[in-house]
Amino acid sequence: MPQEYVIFLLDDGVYPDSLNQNRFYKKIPQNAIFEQICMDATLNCDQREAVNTLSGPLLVLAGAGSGKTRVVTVRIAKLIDTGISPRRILAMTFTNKAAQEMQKRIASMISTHRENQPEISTFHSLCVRILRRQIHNLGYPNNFSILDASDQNSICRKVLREIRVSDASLKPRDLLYHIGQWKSRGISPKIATRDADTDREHLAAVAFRRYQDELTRCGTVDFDDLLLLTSVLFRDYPEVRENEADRFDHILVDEYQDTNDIQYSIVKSLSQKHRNLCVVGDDDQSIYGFRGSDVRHILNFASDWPGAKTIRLEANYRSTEAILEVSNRLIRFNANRYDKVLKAARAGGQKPRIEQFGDEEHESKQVVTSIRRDLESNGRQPSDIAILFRTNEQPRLFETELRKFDIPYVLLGSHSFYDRKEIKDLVAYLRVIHHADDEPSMRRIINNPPRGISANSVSALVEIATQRGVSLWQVMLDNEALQTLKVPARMSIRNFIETIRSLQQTFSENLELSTFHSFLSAIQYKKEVLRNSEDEAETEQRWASVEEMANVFGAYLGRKRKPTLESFLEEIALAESDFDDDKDDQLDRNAVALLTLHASKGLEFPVVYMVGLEEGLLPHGRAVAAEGPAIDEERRLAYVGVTRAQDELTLSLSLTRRKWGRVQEQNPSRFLFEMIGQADNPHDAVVKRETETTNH
DNA sequence: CAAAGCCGTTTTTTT
DNA sequence: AACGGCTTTG
Repeated sequence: MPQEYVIFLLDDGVYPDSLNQNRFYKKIPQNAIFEQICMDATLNCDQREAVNTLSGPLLVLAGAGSGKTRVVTVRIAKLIDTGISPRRILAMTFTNKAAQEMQKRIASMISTHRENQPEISTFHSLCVRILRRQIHNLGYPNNFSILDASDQNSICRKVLREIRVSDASLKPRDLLYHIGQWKSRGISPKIATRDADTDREHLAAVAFRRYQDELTRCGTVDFDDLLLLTSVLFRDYPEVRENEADRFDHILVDEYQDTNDIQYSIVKSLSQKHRNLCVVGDDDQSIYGFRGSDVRHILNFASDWPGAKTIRLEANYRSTEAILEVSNRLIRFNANRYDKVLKAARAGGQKPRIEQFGDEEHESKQVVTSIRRDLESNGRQPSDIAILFRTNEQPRLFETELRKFDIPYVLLGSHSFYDRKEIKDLVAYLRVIHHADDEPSMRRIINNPPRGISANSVSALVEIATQRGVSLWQVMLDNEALQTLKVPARMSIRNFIETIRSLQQTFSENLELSTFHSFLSAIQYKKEVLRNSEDEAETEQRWASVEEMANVFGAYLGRKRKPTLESFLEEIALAESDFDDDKDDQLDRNAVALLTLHASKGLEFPVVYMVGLEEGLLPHGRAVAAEGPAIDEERRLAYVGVTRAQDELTLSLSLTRRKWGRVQEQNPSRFLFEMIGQADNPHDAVVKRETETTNH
């Protein structure tokens, strides 16, 4: 067989020194060398086994910092090395970042023909691709648009208003949460209604039905639908399922502890035939329960897949022994888990510090002072340092403080770019241009900039639309329906329809950067920006967002061989394109990272500051109120945080904190006591009793 | 119909 | 403290 693939290693990892010295094994012909380099020299025996177990169901229980990413990528390389065609391999990740990272790493080990790459994608983008081809089976339009969080919220609000639910009994946010939970478990409105225990839940279930009808009416789907509809498609259309399943011989799921029921069923559908399913994850790092992830999937893997092999990676190459000791002690407080104890490959190390401050301002000042010390006298680079926090309100103070001393920083993970008003407006326009039935977007722009279509007129039309079960756009096109409005409003709507139509024309004719600019002038957006700004500085700032949007568009056009408005919007909705390129650049350009604990998963930093270790914040107040498993998840979150640190870890807390303008007393987090061994561990008690009895 | 001003709520985490 | 929705005013 001609060797199409070339393998070489440029991966930083835990190589023995001898290997590190000449680690640019460029384009070494494979086989023997591959064995030698990847198998013997650079992997420990557990890792080697995980890489070598190429067929059948396999569970890799990878502890924090155990070299999971390397195992995954080397395993894929190995599969290809044994002659499996790359395109027959599917690797699923949960974030786009992880997918890109994996792609990059594999590309650094193996060069394959660009038409013949392993498919590495998130669940969401995989499902979008399937749905674009197949969703007509379920009666949705193929050009469905994807709802973002704020659209979801406004639909929830509308639905609740319609069924006259007062805000006090069920808030849009709560409804959204319920819907998310239901959808991630594949529960339909009907079943939700039937199984509702409380009045509140019943109400939510009724609203759920309406919400879903509303989506169908607008020809849109939400994030959860992408997965849910795919699983429905697989269930009801076996030929579709087989078609998709037949595309792959090997499936790999990263971060398996984060799968929800739907993702689980999709994975199962795709791999039940060949059973070559490798899942990798760490039950101790399951932190997405709030969006339906269920640790039980990883805990039950062995019984789900008879004959499955389990491999534990318990050596930790990331953190020092001192840090790991604290981490291990903390996570042992959780009950339902695989009992694994990470062993430090790096002995000794500095003990984690705990620092307590009077208020959150002092906390931020001191942390930044300490960061300055790291930079000035301890020889650290800004990019060596991370500040981790629980909620997104926390970083503000740290930002101001860092800015004060001109320390470069990046605030990671917040989608702030797409939260800006200008961006939202422009995206809404583009969505309407692409798919005028997209009602949430339509409502956003219909009178923005003001063009004489009042809110009253809009709601009158929406009412008709709801009654008829068609979209707002359909009603706007209906002359008869327009008769209910006053003449000026009618005229304005006709003008607006013309504007949209001509824009649709413009965008369908040619898609280039200039299209975007003529679009901006067509809607006179500059004027709108001016109108909304108090002063020149604000205008400038707002217009900068608009220009950035143009850049994103331009970058997209440059990247795609066959650009379409549809795929551009899709990238935005799934945040697929790394619009954070800028941020990554900054990260490369050496900046302190500020990120939530959730966003920190999978990353590592030599120096970590974990801040706000207080009851009510970590564990979060809601979790404290809910008790039980919710607290366990918070503990895992804390565990994820401490295991990010390679060399130095500082845990800090503030004894008071301002919330909604009021100063509140705070207590140190229970996790702190657990970490330093000043809390009783029920699980230790069990172990102790057992040893006592055996002794007697 | 648009702008200004008042009121009440809000924040857990994300694809 | 800050933002969004609603009401009043121009």
